[in-house]
Amino acid sequence: MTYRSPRAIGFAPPHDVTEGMGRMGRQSGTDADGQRRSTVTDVARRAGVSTATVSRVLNRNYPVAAATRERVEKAIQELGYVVNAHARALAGVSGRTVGIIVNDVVDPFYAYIARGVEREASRGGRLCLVCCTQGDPQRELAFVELMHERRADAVIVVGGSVADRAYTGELARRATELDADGAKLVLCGRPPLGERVPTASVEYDNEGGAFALTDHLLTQGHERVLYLGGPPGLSTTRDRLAGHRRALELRGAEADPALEQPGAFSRAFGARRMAEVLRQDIRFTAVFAANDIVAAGAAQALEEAGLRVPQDVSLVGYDDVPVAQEMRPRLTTVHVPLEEMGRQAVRVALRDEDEDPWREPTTGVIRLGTHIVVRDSVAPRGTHRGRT
Amino acid sequence: MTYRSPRAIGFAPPHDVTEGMGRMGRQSGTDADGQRRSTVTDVARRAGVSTATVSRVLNRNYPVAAATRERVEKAIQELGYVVNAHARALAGVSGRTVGIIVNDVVDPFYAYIARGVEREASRGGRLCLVCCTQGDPQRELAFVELMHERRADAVIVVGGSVADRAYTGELARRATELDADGAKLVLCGRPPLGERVPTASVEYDNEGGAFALTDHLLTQGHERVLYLGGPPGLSTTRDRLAGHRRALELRGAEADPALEQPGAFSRAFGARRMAEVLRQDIRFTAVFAANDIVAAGAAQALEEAGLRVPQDVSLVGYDDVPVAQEMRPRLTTVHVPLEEMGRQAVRVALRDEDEDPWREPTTGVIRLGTHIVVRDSVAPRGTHRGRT
DNA sequence: CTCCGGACAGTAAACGCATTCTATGGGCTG
DNA sequence: CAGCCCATAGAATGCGTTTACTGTCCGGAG
Repeated sequence: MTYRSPRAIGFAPPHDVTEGMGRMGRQSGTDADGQRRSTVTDVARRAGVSTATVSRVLNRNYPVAAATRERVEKAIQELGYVVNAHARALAGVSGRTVGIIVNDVVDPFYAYIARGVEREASRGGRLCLVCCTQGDPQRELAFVELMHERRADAVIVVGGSVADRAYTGELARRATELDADGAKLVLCGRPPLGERVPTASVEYDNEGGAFALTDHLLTQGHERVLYLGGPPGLSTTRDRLAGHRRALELRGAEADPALEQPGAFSRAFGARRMAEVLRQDIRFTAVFAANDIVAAGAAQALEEAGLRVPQDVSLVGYDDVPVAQEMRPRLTTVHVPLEEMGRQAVRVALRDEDEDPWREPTTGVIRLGTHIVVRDSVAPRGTHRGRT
Repeated sequence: MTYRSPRAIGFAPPHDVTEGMGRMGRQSGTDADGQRRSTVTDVARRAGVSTATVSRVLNRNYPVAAATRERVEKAIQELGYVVNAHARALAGVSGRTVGIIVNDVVDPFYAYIARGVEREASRGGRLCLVCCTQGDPQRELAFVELMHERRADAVIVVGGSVADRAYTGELARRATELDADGAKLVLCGRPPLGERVPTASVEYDNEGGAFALTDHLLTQGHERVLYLGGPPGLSTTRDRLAGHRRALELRGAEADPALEQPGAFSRAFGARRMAEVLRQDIRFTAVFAANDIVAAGAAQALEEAGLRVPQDVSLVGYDDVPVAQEMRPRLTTVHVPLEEMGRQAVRVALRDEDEDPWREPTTGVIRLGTHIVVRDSVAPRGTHRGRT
């Protein structure tokens, strides 16, 4: 038999469903009123063994005679004993927790990453702390701190960040403190904090994807493409916009400032701003939405304005979340391996402690590939009448 | 000055961003190599006070002279000290954690509820443990246990459940054990576990909503309505189907077994089964999708079959997640206050311990209202040609 | 001038579990 | 049959905080 094996979650040998033996038999402590939560000591007393032995049957990390084990397990059942993870953590065992901080769990971009994190975490027998910043960097900082207090094995911050000096410094400080405690701050889909700051990170190529997309549009004959959405100042927006511009420049297309309309990552923004732009005197034959959600909003506004996609206007998005496949026409976009990013984030953070402790401590940087996926929302320029 | 005030998360007085004072000065322990994580004792030593005093400035729950406080805070800064939540919890302070268990964070039904839970939790200064069962009751049970081990203040299980006897008993057992430890199991959108089992719960009216929806369809002249989707055996499916049948019966419409096509809650199922049904010889003039996601799938299949909604076939969904408003035509559905359910779930579980401890221990049951929201996906029977 | 109470600060005992040593049999080897 | 080693079980110690209890110092009332 092998000991010391932190198992994945689920399918634990199910407890005997000894139906309604409803908590009668309290006989542990010396307290007079209702039953107190029982401890290892109580279990030990009831089984007639020492606390050490109880601990050992609990953790299966040391041989215990079958007969003894059974007595202990019986006592555990009867007492309804549940180990105290805090005490266990305090005694030196990992808390088996990873934290993830996102803008909003409802947004599919974050939801898929969160799913990846959660799956990989529970595969390693860990639980997952999830927090939502609602876009507020102060909350993000506060959450990182709180997760550090709970001694999370890793804290994963997800999505683009603002380039504020004070904020960045503060986050770097926390990264360093986490590192000093053997934990890791993982940057998931956001730029590094600087050479000296000990972090791990999982990246994907925003600039490159955007370049490919705009290049695709250009190749189809579109010269004036409207860039729509994305919070200005956010690294994600900056990078995608950079790729877009580079493609434009490379093909010698003019860069009209009126064609850049950043704002937000929401469907509502996409619809509203698209409608506004349509009312103005801005010429374009294609729309590059900062992400698929914005694209969905734009598509709606386009449709309501009587414009057909792709016959009248071509449209592309970014991220390849489900809505991209569900739209009609199906959206051409850049596929980002969201769930895989989540998985890798916990892997890169944990591989030091789960594997041989001998290996060099890793400051991992994982870079995941993206690729453009061509669907039905782009048509060659020649076939449509363009937009005034 | 008031002491003892657990504050909401965010906007804590920002630490001085004393930029690059990068962890030089290690002088705490006696260990030779790199700095060790510092403890209250280290801080106390450095500030020249006792650990009790440090604890008091940390928790602001006892008067400390201003000068002393400053020295301590300085020491904390310099050491990069971060309190250990495990030790704190062990010493008797609440772990300030709530757990939520869902099928899948990506599904908007769960995502919105999770968002509500997270928001309400962090409003109370708590962090949120999130787990995904992927539909497996065994994993759910395992997660409840794990959260209990971590001494979560509340464990919220979300969504319909199967009526398996062993599973139910096991869950009841855990609910009882949680209760004995002063925590609460919260049933969110699922039927109670029985009179004797100490749980809190947040419900909404599946049966009633479904009744209203089918009644609406019937009123519009539809007599043969296809019920599509929802895992058979799941309480949610059972209840919605029950409401549907009751309306049918009340209006004297015939209940054709062929018109009931349960299966899953996914878009893919909706599309596939809809397409299959269209190929068969089943007459119907309206479709009642078990939820909005299934409705979206069905809409797609309908469109691909050349059938228009609502001219040829009427369609309704359930839950009122965003896709319902985004579909064209906009989907008539039942609005369920998902996010509010999440908020209420943590409230009902926590109101005992956050408010006056005098009040009667509550076994709360909260019932939230739902209402049908009529949009554009249903038309009176007369206007369309029906379906063979 | 003495005594008392208030404002602070320190001491030490939990909190519940893991783990390191140490002790005790019993089976085996030689 | 003596001496050993292995399999097990117990005793004791430490993990980092909080929190009763105890002081101690000081100013003002009597």
